[in-house]
Amino acid sequence: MKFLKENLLDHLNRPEFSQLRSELTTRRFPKGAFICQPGAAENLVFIIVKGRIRVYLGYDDKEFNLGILSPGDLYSTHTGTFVQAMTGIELLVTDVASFRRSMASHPEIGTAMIRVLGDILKTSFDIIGGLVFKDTNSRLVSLILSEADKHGKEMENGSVRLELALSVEQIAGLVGASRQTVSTLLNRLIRDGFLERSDPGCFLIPDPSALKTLDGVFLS
Amino acid sequence: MKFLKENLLDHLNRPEFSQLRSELTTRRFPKGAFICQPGAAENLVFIIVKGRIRVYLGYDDKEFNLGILSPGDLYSTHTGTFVQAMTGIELLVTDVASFRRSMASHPEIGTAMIRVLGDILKTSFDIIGGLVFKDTNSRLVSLILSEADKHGKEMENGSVRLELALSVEQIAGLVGASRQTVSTLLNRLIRDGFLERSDPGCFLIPDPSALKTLDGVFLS
DNA sequence: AGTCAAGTGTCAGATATCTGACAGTTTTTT
DNA sequence: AAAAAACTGTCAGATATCTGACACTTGACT
Repeated sequence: MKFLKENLLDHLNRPEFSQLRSELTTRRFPKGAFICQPGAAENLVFIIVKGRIRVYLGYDDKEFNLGILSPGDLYSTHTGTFVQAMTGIELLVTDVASFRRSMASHPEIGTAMIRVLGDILKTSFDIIGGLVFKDTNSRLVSLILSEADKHGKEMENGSVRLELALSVEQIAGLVGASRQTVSTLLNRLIRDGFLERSDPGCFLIPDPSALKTLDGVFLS
Repeated sequence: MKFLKENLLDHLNRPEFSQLRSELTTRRFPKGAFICQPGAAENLVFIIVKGRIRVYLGYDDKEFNLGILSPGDLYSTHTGTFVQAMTGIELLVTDVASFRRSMASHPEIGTAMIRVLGDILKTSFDIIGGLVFKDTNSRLVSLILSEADKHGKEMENGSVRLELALSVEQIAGLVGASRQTVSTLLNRLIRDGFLERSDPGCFLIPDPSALKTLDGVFLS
């Protein structure tokens, strides 16, 4: 899931954020690198400029993905989560102290930050609701639908093409289930005609509204 | 779980918050009343002055409690959650617009709000971690330990007395399991000597450290 | 005293999901 | 081109938890 609805990078280019912009420094990480881990000493706020980042909880050797961050998303290092680069990435980074200073002179920054946190919070409530109320199949369908909504390309015949670029194992991490279960469910969806796999890592949804009927609706 | 570490009511009495204080109005609700529900029109921020409030997600006829708010806690109505008075309550209420106005003149308010949101977010990540990585028994033990930590009274012999004032059904709602399962697990804990039930709704933990060994540790 | 509602403990059967295993495929490395 | 690694599909057995049922206790109301 994407944590954020609006694109922060656009906002940053507005004149009122010039001071904050001057406090940001660019950092790059190679694929697989950890931007931060639980208990990290640094206390930073960052905005993704390029690449994709995975945010997840870890426990023993198990993992649960909270979401995938894309360019324009904002996040912070002291949330007790693992944050890992899925591709080579580029960030705009500032420490929390400077961030707070910018906030003092520009309250809009605080407002924006509150909105971002509120969004993330809502998303995490949705995740909790999904885990408690829905079974694995519904969660999987929900994930596919919400990703299709954001990154999917609609074809002329009404079907939607979705380049997830995630392995079955990563999808399993996102819905909180085992690789085997997700593999089985995914193939059942394909057998029943709700899904097609064009290239590996890329799905075709012939009829999104049909798929939607399989998804237990959560909170209205 | 309590959403907040520090007591906001104390902060409000400091002089720099006088303007915000003047914007707050007191509201009372009787036991069982809904302060808000998903999709509510009003967009309010409120601080609990008296009583206890339950925050939960609902789906069909199932419920999952996200937490119990106590005096000093802050919350907002547009989070997509049900917010219900568990006792007669008293709130300090303001609408989001005035709240934002106060923030413009007093950035500390924004900082406080961000801290609160961050706390709630961390809590909800903990909830997610618990749901994904732990079984019902560990979640139950976690709940008892964290409540004992906050509201428990330590006796002279080292045992801790905890007045939960929650029915088994409500506890089940907090850990995301059925009433029957929780009842069984609770009695197993009692049979094994980790817990005693003095009065109804009130537990005695003879040896908290022993109980702690049953709890899968999450994220350090 | 009697009825009622709410809370509780426990059982038995159904079920979703996990684990471990293994074979087949694709991709990457050497 | 060969070898290694990563990914995938599927099976079979184990297991945690849910659902529905029923009986028991307690306190409240009439």
